[in-house]
Amino acid sequence: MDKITKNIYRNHSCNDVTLSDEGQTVRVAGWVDTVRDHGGITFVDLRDHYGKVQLVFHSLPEFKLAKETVISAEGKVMARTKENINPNLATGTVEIFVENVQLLGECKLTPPFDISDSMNVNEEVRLKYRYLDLRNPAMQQNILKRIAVIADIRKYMSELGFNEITTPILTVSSPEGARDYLVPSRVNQGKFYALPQAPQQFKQILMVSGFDKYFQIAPCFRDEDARADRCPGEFYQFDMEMSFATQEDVFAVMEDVLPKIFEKHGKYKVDKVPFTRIAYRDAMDRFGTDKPDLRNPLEITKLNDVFANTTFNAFKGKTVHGICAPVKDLPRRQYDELTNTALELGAKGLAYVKLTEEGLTGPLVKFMSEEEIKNLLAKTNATVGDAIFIVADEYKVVCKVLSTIRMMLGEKLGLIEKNIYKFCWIVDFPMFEYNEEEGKVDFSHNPFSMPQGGLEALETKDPLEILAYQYDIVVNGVELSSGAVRNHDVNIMKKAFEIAGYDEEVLKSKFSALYNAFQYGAPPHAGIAPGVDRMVMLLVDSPSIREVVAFPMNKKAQDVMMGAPGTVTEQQLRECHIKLR
RNA sequence: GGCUCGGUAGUUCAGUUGGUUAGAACGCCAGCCUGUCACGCUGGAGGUCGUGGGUUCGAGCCCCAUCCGAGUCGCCA
Repeated sequence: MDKITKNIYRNHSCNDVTLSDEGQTVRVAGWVDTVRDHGGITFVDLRDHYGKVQLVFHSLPEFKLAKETVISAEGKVMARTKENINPNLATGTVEIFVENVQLLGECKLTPPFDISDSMNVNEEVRLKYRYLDLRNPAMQQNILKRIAVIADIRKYMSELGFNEITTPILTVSSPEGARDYLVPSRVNQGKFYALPQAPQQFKQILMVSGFDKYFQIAPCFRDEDARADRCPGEFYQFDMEMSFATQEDVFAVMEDVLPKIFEKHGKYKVDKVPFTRIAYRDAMDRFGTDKPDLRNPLEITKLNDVFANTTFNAFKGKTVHGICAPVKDLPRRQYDELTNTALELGAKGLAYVKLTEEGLTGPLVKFMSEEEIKNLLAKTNATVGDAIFIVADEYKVVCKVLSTIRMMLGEKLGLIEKNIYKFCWIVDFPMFEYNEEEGKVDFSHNPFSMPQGGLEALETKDPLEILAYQYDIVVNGVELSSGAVRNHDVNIMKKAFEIAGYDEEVLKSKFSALYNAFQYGAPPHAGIAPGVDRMVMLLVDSPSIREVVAFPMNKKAQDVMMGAPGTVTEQQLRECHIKLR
């Protein structure tokens, strides 16, 4: 029973007309979905948020029954004869013989596309007419899925004792991360608010205040370029933080809540709990990426040892990694496609050899000694029908290229396991990395993470060897979130900033709120913030994040329906002290 | 900003080696039809082939420039 208000417009939803209503007079309201005019009799499928029901008109109303017209219809519920039952309609056993019909909302213009076909239409048109696109029941299901997921996150987190606290939308620009969205201040001339990229500092300050367990379905704003799985402008995070907590405590919460959400709302099973853990460096070695899709069984093999004394110039002095895959009789053009991709991603080439009944074949073989061939086959466990794809370059390039080649091979060869969510934690991220451009050591992720080994590690170890309590959670190759045990100790912070070449003044000025707060007794705390939109995207198996967001912006961060961003009046500019050039 | 793909009717698309008046399906309009459910049948309207230039006797197709969209790299607590 759908919970609608019974009033002058309707007393039943379109989905809630059943055989038990037979003979009753009911009133329904909604959009004309389809019209089938047979002359003396006309059938109309009426659609509302809940479903569809067939109306039968023996005489047409005085207004035109055009598609997408909004009407209220009153009539007697009739059981359909056996041969007239529509098994494709939930209400297919009944129909309403219309006695009274009222025009509620004329559809004056012809919609630019069929509502039921909207998801196949050019996205530019869909976004401009988003109100029509969202009439599509499939789109409404996506949005409802999102609502249900968020409701359950709130439910499960509340059950675990987490409190949802909202944090400011107008805040201050932060030096780390993406570009900020800025909002000029009228009262404070020349000053700007920034929309938060994440409630990071606020949630940490809540821990300092003693709230112990915080979460929020938090809007985040970042002025960065879009991707299929990344909305430009704004998105939502399931943000959480907990005090007196270790990495293990955060993992335990996520391994409780996320499987429940994915099992209940997703299409597939969750692989296993606890989630697989992979150290960052291992992930890069084995998958070429820190967001590996574990549904793909292929792995990268390090081949430096094999080619240590190679005579092949392209391999000399380079990082050499390869992927062994059961290619069988993969067509030649597929190899070309892989090679082109490798070149596009910056590789000098994609070498490959194939193991046939006659032995190893391919252009590379003539550069290889008997021993190298033996070692290569042993290292990769190659069997007849396998090919080994090899990239030699700088480590970073090798990883980037082979991670893509790995996924392409997995898809081309049909190796990707279907119908499963494979989660993993990527752990032990390095605290620092060498910044080639600036020629110095810098933070590799963010300066808020606690270095493993604490102050002692910072004081005694090679900075590039220090790991952080920093982790990512990844599912099916999609990075849901980063998280960390935070650095709550000002002394360790100072040292970490010093190593990255910043003195205490930088720390004080850029992160003054945290810096000050931590002077007054801060608890150890840790957290994470999985992306809500990405989760829902995975749950409904959509290739685009825009299918699960009601009003997404386009690639250029424009809302073509509302016309945002738009111009403002001279007076508005004057009031916030802005002069346009 | 780079690279890749795309832009032809309201929508989704086809369009051969450059060659007569640019097609189809759906949608739309008009008419017919009392059991359809993607109703059916008959007829009709609808195009600056993204834009600008060039080559050519002739351009949707070839060349140059440019705009727009998507994907991706860069970017991305």
